[in-house]
Amino acid sequence: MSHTLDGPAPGARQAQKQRTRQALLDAALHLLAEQSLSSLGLREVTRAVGVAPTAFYRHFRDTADLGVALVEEALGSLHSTLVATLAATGDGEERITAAVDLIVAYVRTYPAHARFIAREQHGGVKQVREAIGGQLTLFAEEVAAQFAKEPEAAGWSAEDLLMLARMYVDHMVMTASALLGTDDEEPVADRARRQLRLLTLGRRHWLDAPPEGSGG
Amino acid sequence: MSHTLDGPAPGARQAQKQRTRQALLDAALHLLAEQSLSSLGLREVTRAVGVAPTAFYRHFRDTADLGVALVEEALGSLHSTLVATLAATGDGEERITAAVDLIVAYVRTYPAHARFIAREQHGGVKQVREAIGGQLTLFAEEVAAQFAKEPEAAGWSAEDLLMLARMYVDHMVMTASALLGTDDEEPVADRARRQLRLLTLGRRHWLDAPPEGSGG
DNA sequence: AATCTCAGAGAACAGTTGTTAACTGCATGG
DNA sequence: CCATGCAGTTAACAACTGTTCTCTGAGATT
Repeated sequence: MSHTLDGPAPGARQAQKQRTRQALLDAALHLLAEQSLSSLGLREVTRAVGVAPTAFYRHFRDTADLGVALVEEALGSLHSTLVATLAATGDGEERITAAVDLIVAYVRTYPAHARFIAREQHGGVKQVREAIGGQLTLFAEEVAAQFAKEPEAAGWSAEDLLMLARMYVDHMVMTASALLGTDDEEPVADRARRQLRLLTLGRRHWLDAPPEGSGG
Repeated sequence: MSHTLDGPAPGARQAQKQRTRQALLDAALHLLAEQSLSSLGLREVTRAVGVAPTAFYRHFRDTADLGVALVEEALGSLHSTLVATLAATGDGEERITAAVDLIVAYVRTYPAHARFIAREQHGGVKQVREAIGGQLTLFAEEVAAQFAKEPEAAGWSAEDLLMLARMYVDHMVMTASALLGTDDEEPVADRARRQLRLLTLGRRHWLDAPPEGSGG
């Protein structure tokens, strides 16, 4: 039987197919610099690659399907990097620096991917919105799991930890978007660090007061 | 001379023109529930209104121009409401409740406007992105100006106040977007309040430590 | 060596798009 | 009361869209 489903012989023809597929993804990403996915046309993409319009169907059902693939390409490999960065730092200034540096490096290396995520996070294509939402929720859960291991998390409820993690993740996306909108990235990075310091301060004093009205 | 430029006689025909213009805006907003502005067609809008395609040009240069008008419609009247809400509350739990209630009410009353702003904030049409960015920056400046009047702002630099204000404004947009993505709004509102509490805590302890490395 | 598979090409389709031009008719200002 | 302005109409245009069907030719399989 075909156990060829997850690891087929990397035949010389499968390779060419994936090269075309990648070319379609690259071209789409490039075209999405100046429009939204919901206005990206299939012919537009194939024209940019130099293949026939019908070739598109060999790889994607429609442009929404291509968009979902782009989400995976943009965020898939980021999980391990982010978790590793958090694990290597404590809850302090070094973590703030490392986190901002991570975003700056990502935006510099993959600006088109970053723009795509920021744009389509609330974009007009439901499938893609949900794919990005799912990935960001996953990020938040991973960050929360890392936080839970740290001494500062003592006394925190799982719900509050997840809320905190979501704020960090959302802040990363917003910082990425802000970086894309400027050519002088230092002020943006600086502001992002100050905002993270504020979040850190909030985290440290979260348990100072009782969570609900206890008559004070 | 024509001093008719800012306040013409509200002729019975000017009224009809603005009715058509408003119908175009309404139809566009409705169509934008399931797509982005960059894919919104001029004919699509006029068809929904029941008017000839060419009538569009009597009101807007193109759909991007219409988008800019939508930004004004969505956010223009919100400035006074927001400032009033902040001015009527101190830096405490009541302000948090009032702010979240304000967003919830806005999203419930004008869901299409809220969706439009969240979607096009990072969308594919530069003119509209910049219009929204300008409005949000204005919001942040107004919030910062209100903060500056309060005793808790003593010792804060103008830059830090603006950074704090931006976090509040960005948080409002994100909360609005989260509310739109769910039909059970109470958990979202609750999370938003907890996040605001965290920001408030961060604000209160901002001056506890020196702003830059002083050896410690 | 003969066969099969399948990525991509080609042509054609019905429908859509933005934009121009010339028009109609009504509310308005002199 | 007549002439003008102008919101909206009608018709036509070249260009573009997604999708279907048919075909080709080179890798893979036997």
